[in-house]
Amino acid sequence: MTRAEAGRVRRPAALRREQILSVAADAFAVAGFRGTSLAEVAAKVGVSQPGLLHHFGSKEVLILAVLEQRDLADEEYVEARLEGVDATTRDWLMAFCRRNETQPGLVRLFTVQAAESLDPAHPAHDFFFERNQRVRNRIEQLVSRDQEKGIVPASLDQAGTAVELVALMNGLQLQWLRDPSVDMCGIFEAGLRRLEVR
Amino acid sequence: MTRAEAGRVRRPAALRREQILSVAADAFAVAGFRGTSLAEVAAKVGVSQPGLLHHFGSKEVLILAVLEQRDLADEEYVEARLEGVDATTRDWLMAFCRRNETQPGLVRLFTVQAAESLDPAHPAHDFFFERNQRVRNRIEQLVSRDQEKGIVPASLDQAGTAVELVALMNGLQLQWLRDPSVDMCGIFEAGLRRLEVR
DNA sequence: GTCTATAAAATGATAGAC
DNA sequence: GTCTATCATTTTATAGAC
Repeated sequence: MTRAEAGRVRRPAALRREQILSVAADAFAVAGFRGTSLAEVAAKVGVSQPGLLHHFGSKEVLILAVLEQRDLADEEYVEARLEGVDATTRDWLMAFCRRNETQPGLVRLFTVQAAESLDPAHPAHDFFFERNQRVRNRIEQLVSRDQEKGIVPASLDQAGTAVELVALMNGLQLQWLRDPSVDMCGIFEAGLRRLEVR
Repeated sequence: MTRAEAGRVRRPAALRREQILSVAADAFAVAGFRGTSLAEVAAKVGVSQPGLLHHFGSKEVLILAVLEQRDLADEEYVEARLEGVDATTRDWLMAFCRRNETQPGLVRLFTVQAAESLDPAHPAHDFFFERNQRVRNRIEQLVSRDQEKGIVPASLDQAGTAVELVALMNGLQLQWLRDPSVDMCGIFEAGLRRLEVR
């Protein structure tokens, strides 16, 4: 690095943090946690590597901040869109799917991190275990409510259905990321129809 | 490393290669390509790191050798088991699923590498793209043959079905690796039944 | 076939000035 | 809030002896 880059623009901490989270999310999505260096993220943000660590104390803190922030923002978006609309299981899941279709970067972040974090030594190992349970529970509740309404067969096993739907969605995301010609939402919707989840 | 480890046992190249492939497969399965160091693999094999590179010229060569060898061995196993048995789509897929249930290490290797290799810079990027197409084509053929036999609805879209089944399988593997209490084969079989793939 | 030695580069993190 | 300087490690790969 040359002298030319010294004395960079000073920004409010909150703004800088947002900026770092954004760049880091893209980097972790492409190269994973281990394949991403702090220096690379710092360079793209336009600060030095110690400058980055001033805002996030360590690489572990950074990845967790990225995942939690992105997860929260996304959930809020979908919940807001369906607020008041007594949404069915299908409404809720398809809203997520369509939203995902517009955000390959986000999908990639979670797909790559979900696999990488299978390692108990990965900083987000517990995060993904809990996240998976949370999502499954949410789907079980939705299915249960739809069964009470009589729009989904009472015979359907809630827990098994939740696992199956999450699996289908995750698997479709992986194939779609590898080959964008895959009709992620179309195939997911067909799967829902076959389950008679409407 | 101390002097005590010098002058290690000399082995036939073929044997040493097998040994390295085995240890490397486990390491890449746990920590991924980028999270695994050659030194770590070498140590577990019981050779020096340059000793390892004598057999596989680089880390890239090693990961590709691991994936190709494991993929081939597994496919051969299932094909051999179903040889002569005019196997249906269901037979073939369930044979793989049950086989996988006994080999979490292998499943993990491919699950982790499949995600990590989404990065075009990953050495196995093309490998996984082609592998996915190969698997999908194989399933399309099986479904097509079952449709001719009349045991699978002619209305079923072959390409879409292949994508859906691969997605379901991959997604179930991910959840099963994270939480072994997930009934991977049971849920997959239920999915097949709903597709009327028998 | 295996080793020691070493190069050459990259990485995460800390200390301290401004 | 940001930087320079620097440390301590780690990592892939090569050279050359046995």
